[in-house]
Amino acid sequence: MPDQTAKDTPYHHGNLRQALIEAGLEILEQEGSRALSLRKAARKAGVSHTAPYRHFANKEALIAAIAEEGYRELEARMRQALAASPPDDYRSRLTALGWAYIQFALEHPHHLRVMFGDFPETCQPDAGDSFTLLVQTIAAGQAAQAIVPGDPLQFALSLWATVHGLATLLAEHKIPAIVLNGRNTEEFAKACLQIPYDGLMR
Amino acid sequence: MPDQTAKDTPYHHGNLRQALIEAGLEILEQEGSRALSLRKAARKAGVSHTAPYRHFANKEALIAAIAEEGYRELEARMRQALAASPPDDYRSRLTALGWAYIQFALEHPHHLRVMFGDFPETCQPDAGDSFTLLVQTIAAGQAAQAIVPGDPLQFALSLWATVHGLATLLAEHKIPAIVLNGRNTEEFAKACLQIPYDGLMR
DNA sequence: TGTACATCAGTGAACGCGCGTTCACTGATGTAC
DNA sequence: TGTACATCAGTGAACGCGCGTTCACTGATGTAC
Repeated sequence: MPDQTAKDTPYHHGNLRQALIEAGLEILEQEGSRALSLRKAARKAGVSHTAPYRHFANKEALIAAIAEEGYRELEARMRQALAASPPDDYRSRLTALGWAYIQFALEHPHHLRVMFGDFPETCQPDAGDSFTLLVQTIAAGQAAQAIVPGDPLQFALSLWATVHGLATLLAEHKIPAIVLNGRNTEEFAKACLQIPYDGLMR
Repeated sequence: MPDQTAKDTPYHHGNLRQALIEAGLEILEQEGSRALSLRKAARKAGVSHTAPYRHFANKEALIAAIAEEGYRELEARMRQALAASPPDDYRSRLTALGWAYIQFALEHPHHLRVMFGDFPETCQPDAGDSFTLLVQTIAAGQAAQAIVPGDPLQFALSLWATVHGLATLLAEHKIPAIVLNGRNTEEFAKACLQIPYDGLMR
C-alpha cells in the first residue's frame, strides 16, 4: 500500500475512474458542457492526459458515465421525495416527484443537458427507472380512486413532459420575468404543476 | 452590377449575412450544434473564413442570429396553425399551437437546442411573441367561457412547459418505446396534450 | 458621359490554442512459489 | 519470509486537426463633380 501521507501524489491514483467522473461534473457545473474534455478532466484529477484511457475507451464513454451518474442521482432524489410525502395524498406525491426533478435541474443544469440530448447518441434513456417511479405512483393513485382512470403510461408521460419542460425552461432562464411575477421558483413551479391535475377546460 | 452568369463567383457575395445564417442552419441540421463554426459556415457559403467578420462581430453573434431566425420561424408556424383552426374550438386551437411547436422541434431539433439553451447567454428569450400568442388564445378561451378562470400567464406557462418538454423529449428520442405503443408521433403528442385540458385528479 | 476617390466587402497569411488519440515506455502491485 | 515475474496503471512525447481572431491587403461599387 503506498504511503499517501508522506508522498501525496502516489503513482496509482486509487479510484481514478470515479475521480474523472467527478472532475467532469465539476467542469460541467463551472464551465458548461462545451468545455468538457478528457484532457481537462485528467488535469482536474491530477493525472496525465492519457491516463483516462485506462478507464474509458474514449471521450464519449466518459460522457456516458457522467450521464448515468445523473440518472442515478435523479432517481435517488425522486425516491427520497416519495418517501417523505404523505402516503395517501397523491397530489402531494406527484408534486414531490416533480419538484425533486426540478430541483435537480436547477442545481445541475448542465448535467441535465448531458443526460437529455446535447450529446450524440451517447446517452440512452436510462431515465427508465425514474419514469417507472412516476408510472407506479399514478397507478397507485388510480387504485386509490384519487386519479382518473386511463393509461398510466400516457398520464406519466404527459406529466413528465410538463416537469421536464418546466425544469429546462427554468434552468435556462427562459421564463419571462412577468410570468414569475415575484414568486420564488418553488412556489411558481408547484403552481404550474397544479394545472394538469385539475384541467383547463370546462 | 457583376455578371453573375458569366463569372458565378463574384467578388461581392450579395447577401452574405443571410447566406451565413442559412449555412449555419444546414450545419446544425446535418452535424449538430457542436459542429457549428464560423469557418465551416464560411466554407459552406463559398467565402473565405474571415469574410463573416464583415457581418458578425464574432461567433456568438452568428449563433444569436440563427436563434432569432428560429424564433421567427416558430412564431410564423404557430400563427399559421391558429389561423387554420376553428375560431371557437379552443381545445383545437391550443392543440394546434402545441402541435406546430412540436413539429418544428421534430424537423429542426438542433435549431431548437440553439434557441433554448445549449449556448451561453447568447440567446435571450425572444420567444416572447410565440408565448404571447398562447396567452392570448387562453384569454380568448376564458372570455368565451371555454377555459376555466385563472391567471392566463400561469396557464400558458404550464402548457408551454408541457409542449416544450414533449417537443424536446420526442426530438431527442427520449420517449420509451413502450409509451409510444405503436402510435405515430402526432397521435401520441396530441393525446399527451389532452391531459392538462381535462385534469388528472378527481 | 467620364473620371477620381471614398467606402465597403472579401482575401489569405499568420497567431496561438486545446483537443482526441496513438505509442512505446516506466513505475507500482500482487501473486506463485 | 523472500524473490521473480506477470499484470496493471499512469507517463510524456508526438501526431494532426479545426478552431476564433487579427492584420494588412485588394477588388468592386457607387457617388460627387
